[in-house]
Amino acid sequence: MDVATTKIEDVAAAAGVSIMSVSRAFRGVEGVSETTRARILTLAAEMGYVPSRLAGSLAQATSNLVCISVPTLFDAVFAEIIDGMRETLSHAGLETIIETSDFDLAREAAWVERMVEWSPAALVLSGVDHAPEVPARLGSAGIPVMEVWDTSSHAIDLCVGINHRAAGYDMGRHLVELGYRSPTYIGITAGRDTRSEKRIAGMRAAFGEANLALAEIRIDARPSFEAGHAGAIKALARTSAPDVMCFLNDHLAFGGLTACDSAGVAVPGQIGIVGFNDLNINNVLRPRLTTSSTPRTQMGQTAALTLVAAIKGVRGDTRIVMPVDLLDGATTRPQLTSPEPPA
Amino acid sequence: MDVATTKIEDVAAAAGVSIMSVSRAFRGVEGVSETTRARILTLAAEMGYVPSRLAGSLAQATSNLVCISVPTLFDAVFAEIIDGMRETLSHAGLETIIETSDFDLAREAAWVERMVEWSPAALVLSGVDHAPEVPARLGSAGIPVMEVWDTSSHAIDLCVGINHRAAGYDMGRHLVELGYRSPTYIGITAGRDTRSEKRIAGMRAAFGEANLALAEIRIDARPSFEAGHAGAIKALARTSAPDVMCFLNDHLAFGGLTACDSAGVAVPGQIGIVGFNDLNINNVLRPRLTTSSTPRTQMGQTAALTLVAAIKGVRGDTRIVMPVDLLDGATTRPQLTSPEPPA
DNA sequence: AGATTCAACGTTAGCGCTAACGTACGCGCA
DNA sequence: TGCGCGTACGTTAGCGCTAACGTTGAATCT
Repeated sequence: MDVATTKIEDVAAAAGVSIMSVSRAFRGVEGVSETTRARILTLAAEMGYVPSRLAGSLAQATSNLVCISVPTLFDAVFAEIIDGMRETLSHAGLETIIETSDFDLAREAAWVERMVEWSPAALVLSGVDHAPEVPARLGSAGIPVMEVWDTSSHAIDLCVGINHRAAGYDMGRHLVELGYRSPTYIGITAGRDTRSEKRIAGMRAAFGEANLALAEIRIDARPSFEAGHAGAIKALARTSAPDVMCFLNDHLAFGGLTACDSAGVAVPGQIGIVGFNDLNINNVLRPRLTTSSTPRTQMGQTAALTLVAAIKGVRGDTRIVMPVDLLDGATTRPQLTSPEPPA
Repeated sequence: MDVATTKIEDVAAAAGVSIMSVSRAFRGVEGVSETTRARILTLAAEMGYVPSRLAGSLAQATSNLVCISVPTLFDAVFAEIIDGMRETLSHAGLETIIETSDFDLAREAAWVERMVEWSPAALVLSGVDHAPEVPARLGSAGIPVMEVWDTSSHAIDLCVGINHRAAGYDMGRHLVELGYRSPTYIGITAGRDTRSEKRIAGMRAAFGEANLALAEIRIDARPSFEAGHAGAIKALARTSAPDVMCFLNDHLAFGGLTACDSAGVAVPGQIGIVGFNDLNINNVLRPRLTTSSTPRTQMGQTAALTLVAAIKGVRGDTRIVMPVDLLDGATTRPQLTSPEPPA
């Protein structure tokens, strides 16, 4: 048992140098010759010396911790964003503390409050909508803050995301053009996922321009296959069934697809199905879902790159908006060669 | 801008008490009257005082950090295990550092090396197979270590998981009893996911007892829908096509299901399909997959509970094995009422 | 030869907090 | 009255490291 842990002083004594030389050797900074550095490192390894990040960070008044808050790990979107950030952050020698807020802004705010106690190198938040105390606390803290997955002109600091409202609007327009006239949105209880609400608002605007109303079905659950399945069953049971169902994302859409299968409702013959994100499952689905492709991994990479630069004091674009591609799959009716004449 | 951060000393001066009283007030320990505590806390909030975890942890020689390593966040299993741990850990005032090793033991080992520099409250590793330096380093470190998702009698310290070999064996027996005679396993490149290799070993043993061989198809990719799809296409193309395909998990199995659909191969009429884990997608699939249900969330909860107890110095069972339930779905042929006579 | 420079170190004074121990004071009790 | 005891504090000495500055000696310049 390594009961008494070796400290920098012990290594210094053993190597016959000062503790500063050991410190410099370990941090890879200038001020030690390559030969002494090598000797120190070898000796330290033999002695089982483990430098204390706690002491080091305290002395430097900053840590190499990057604190990331996402609503959930179950949504592949956030797993992919985190994965996209991973390599860049790790290359920069940063460690990641991850929190899942379960779409609860109060929980996120409390977490932010706890995280600043760690003097983190940076904070990453999902989306741009937060409890009011969050921007207040972070605006004055002097640590870089990155908001991912959504965009806003009022971002706290840095921001890399997509325009959810525009994505919703574009899909709405597309569906109108395809001739759909009674759309239903199927998602989770309103107010939880603010990004999906923005997409709905965009869709509603697009349908509104064609004098069409967007019905809604909300399931009180986390975004999941099951929620989509349950929502679709409800939608199909309505007296005036929709001609197209727009789901919160591809997983809910797939749940809807299986519900239609079971109910014997043909897709896209009798009803259209639309997802969001172009998640991996869409690569094996036949028919492929009509959906919107979002660059999650790239978003993570860009966010990490921007953040690492900011940590080093280099500040470029503070707000990056990434493109969303509409994917016209086979779960909506085919485009007419000549557009349908307006009613 | 809060340029000069307020420190404990400033709060003490403002409240007219010693810094120890402020320290005690913040940590909720004995030694301050309720009235002074309240006064200190109010004052500190007004002054925007943020205690430094770095200094606190250094002084206490231990932090409230729990470091968790999982292979990937894309596999719902690990997201669920982490989620299962979350509440208990957070209740105990612990923060979680999360690493994804991408099934790379060297990467895991390097991460462990970095984590011990933080004097963490505990470490959580996935599985029981690690690079040799990991148990060496951790065995002498005196910090609780929890291994989840697999079990072993040689666990480093604490361990909560399932018996993968037994799960594979049971499924193999079941398939033999169902009358399958030419099984093929479809997974990712060998040596990456050691748990799935154990399940294969179990299956092979079961088939071996019936003098049957288990063919294998490995896809060089992460576990995914696509990998299962690609694997199934390969399997169906073989001159002697299998009568049952056993997939690494339900997601690969679903990819296989869609491949069969596209190829016009009836499931379970012409071929059987078997998954693992009983993931959420199985709740919306018709037919439901034949699979093995594993208690991921419960595993996470139990692991967290055991770990928190260990951090507090309370040590009970150090090795907990959880049950796996075989779910006979509709992607394998129905059980004969009277068992088939042996060939 | 003497001044200058620079790489390669060493010394000092904290970083902001807490463990351990000390002090003061009020209260009950014989 | 004096002793013991418990509560509510305060003082001191670090925790293990690094920033900032100081020192040394050899190489370079004039």
